[in-house]
Amino acid sequence: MTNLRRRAVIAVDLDYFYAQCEEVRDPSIRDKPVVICVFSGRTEDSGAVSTANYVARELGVRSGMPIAFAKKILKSHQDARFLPMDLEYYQSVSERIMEIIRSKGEKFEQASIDEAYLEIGRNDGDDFGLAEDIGRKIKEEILSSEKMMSTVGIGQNKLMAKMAVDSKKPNGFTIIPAGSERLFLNPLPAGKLFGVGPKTEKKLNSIGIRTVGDLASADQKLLSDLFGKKLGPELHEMANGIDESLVLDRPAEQFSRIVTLKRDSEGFDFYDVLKPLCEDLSSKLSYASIKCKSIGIIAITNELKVKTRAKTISEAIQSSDKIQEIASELFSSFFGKQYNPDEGRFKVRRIGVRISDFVESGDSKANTLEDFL
DNA sequence: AATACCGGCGAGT
DNA sequence: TCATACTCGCCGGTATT
Repeated sequence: MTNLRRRAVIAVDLDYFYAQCEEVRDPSIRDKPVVICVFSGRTEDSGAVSTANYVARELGVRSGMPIAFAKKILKSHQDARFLPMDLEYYQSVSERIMEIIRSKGEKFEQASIDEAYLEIGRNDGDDFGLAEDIGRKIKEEILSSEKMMSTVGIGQNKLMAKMAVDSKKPNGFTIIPAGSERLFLNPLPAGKLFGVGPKTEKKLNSIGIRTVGDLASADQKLLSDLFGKKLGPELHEMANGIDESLVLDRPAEQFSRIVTLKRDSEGFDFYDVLKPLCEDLSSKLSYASIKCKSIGIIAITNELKVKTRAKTISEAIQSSDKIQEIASELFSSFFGKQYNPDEGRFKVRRIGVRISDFVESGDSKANTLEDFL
């Protein structure tokens, strides 16, 4: 019954990643406001801000903000740069940096394009000494080989490592010593706890919980009643710095592609719009040597409500044409039914395709045999 | 009764 | 202000076995 796992977890976060990639590519923009934009193509400036460097953030630019608003804020800054998101480039930078991190330990997990965890074994009494050395090495190597600033956080689990990262960025290096979790967490507003977003925070506030400390000592039955049998207990554990989740690098379980339409539509010829989305998804499948058994569509209405429909098939597929055929069917019945009294009538602003339920495919002998039988 | 699937929602980058 | 493009996880409801 040695349930006491002594571990040190290092979290690495690449600072303002997309914008920093652009700074590395063109160092002359380093001290200018840099805003990474996803242009939707509806009008000149329609779309949203993906991320921005700290020069722009200090002037008030935030991710998720409409591009037009960011431009208004930076009106008096003629040197500001509004650059279109170049995900392929960021992806290639990310892959090289992830290799640096992965090579420094045995248990590695990539959490997003710019975040990763590394687990380091720890002896009793050893206060993250080894983890600290490795964390510093990672930071140095990312800086020397990619000229990129990063933030490192260390704690006894993924949650605490993440909270350490969030406590000081950019260019941070924070350790939360084992045993001092509550001290660190208690004074924070509940919404700062990883996983507690605006909705959950509002609900917590409504029952008098404002800080993580309040949450840590809240009535557990009340939490379960309000948040369910999973999130309720989990909130209480997290507030106490407890997180047993493993550092584990798993393959993706779904892919999706989505675009904004030129104008809101009630029904349209979706063939042309769907085609490139399905082609992208198909090539991702092919690259990973997998097929999918579930195909879904996503529609975002003019009121920004998300609607989804999905279909599971018995025969796994990979080709763009087959994905597109099923997605088209789903859209047809979706538009066919959108006038029923339940749903009401709405227009669609963005549409997308999603695939999941992956199975191995391709060159294994087992597959050849299965095909034969 | 257990499991699978579906669609909505919340959170994060 | 006028609101992107992803990924993951949970919830409750319903269908399947």
